[in-house]
Amino acid sequence: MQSHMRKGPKERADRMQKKALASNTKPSRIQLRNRSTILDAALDVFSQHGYRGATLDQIAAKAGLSKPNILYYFSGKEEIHITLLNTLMDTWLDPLRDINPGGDPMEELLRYVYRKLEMSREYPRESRLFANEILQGAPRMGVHLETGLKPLVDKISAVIEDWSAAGKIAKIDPRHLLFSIWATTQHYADFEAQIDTLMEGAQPYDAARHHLDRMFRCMLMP
Amino acid sequence: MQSHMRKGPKERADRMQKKALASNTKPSRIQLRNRSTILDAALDVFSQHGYRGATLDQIAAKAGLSKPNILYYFSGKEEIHITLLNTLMDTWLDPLRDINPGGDPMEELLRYVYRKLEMSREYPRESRLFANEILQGAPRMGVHLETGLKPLVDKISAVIEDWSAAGKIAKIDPRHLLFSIWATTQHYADFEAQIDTLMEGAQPYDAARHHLDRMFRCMLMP
DNA sequence: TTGCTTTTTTACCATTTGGTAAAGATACGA
DNA sequence: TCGTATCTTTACCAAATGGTAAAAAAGCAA
Repeated sequence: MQSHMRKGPKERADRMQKKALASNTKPSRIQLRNRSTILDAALDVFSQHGYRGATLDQIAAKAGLSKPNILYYFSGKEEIHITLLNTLMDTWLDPLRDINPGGDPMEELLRYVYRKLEMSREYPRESRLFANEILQGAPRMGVHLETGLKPLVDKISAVIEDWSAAGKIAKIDPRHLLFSIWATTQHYADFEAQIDTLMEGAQPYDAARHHLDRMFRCMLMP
Repeated sequence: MQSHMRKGPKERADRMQKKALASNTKPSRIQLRNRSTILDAALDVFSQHGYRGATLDQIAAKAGLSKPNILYYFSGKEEIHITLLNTLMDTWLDPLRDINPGGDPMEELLRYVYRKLEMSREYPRESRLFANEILQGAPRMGVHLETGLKPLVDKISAVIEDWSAAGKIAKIDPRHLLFSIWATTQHYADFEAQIDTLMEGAQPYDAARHHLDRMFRCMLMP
């Protein structure tokens, strides 16, 4: 065995050193365009097959680029996946961040439900990407859960607890409330195949919005 | 190319004809034991990595058998997966089947919620197996959804609608109610990695049961 | 146009993976 | 205990997969 070394801390430095990709210069228009093309194709493939089920060939085909060309822009399959998670995590958590502790509790929480449902409709691929990753034990997302999601959830949980204690909404476990909101809204993206079958193709989102509004309004009523 | 034929309707007949495996004789004790060992190992692997991410080597290792030995009992990776789905689907739908149209509506539905939650705790692998499969578009489950799940859901939906119309529970879209029950209960199995992080390892099921009871009881109250 | 850098392609490679052939080992009824 | 049928192992294969080297092509500033 010499010079191959598939395992181990694949030396990213030497790969990039002669190319301008990782340097401090501004990325060219071509770089910007191709990187985003690749990420979009990768989102398609990863969200459908999960990390291990996705292949670089599929991503390359969907992006309309050759596989080595993909690897010119990203150091490997894993870097593409991690870049996706990093890029999308912020957007994904925006609705949670936007809950206003000073606003009307019922309004804030129902608005959160709406926005989460809307994101399932608008960004089903993102929803499935995260669902796949968490289903499989979140092996490449530990950091995001620990340092991204958890502090935010702790903060919002405290806010909800205060609302609850002040009698502005019903007494409720804030974390399980969040779990229920996530589960019910993301279900429409993650389990779309099942819903399509059971609803015979009828659009579920209008009825879903009505249903979830009733459900959470009812359970939050003080 | 001769005699290999990886694609195409892999002639199962000639593979099995000289072996007693597919015949009408009763399976031996060894067969019974090994098939079930393999299926259990496969459930582990498929539920964690999804169909494409799972490998026969992983399954073989977990089962403590050699790969060719696995292929002595099953004609291929796909047959293992399909056998799993077939075997588990019935158990999975039992709670839904057991809803009694003649029983007390609130009691029947809350009991259904409990049982689904209990199944998430007792059979998280099964939950994740189905979640993986549906997430990826249910490519090997079309039959189950169309001919197994859908008729049952149609039937129970009619029952719930009757209850609703008779004023015994609140007016509600029965299908979206089912979606919410599935989503919230299975969430505790499918997103366990996330829940573990957010709850710092505390057992979520007792609080979950209380939470879901409140939530569905409230929304079903006429 | 020239010369340099960035981008893309062609031709590969090693490993992994699903699967097979056939010999060897084991169980089990007569 | 013997012989047959069942079960398991060893030794492979072809395709797929992640990834690389290096030459060719395309951009682009001067």
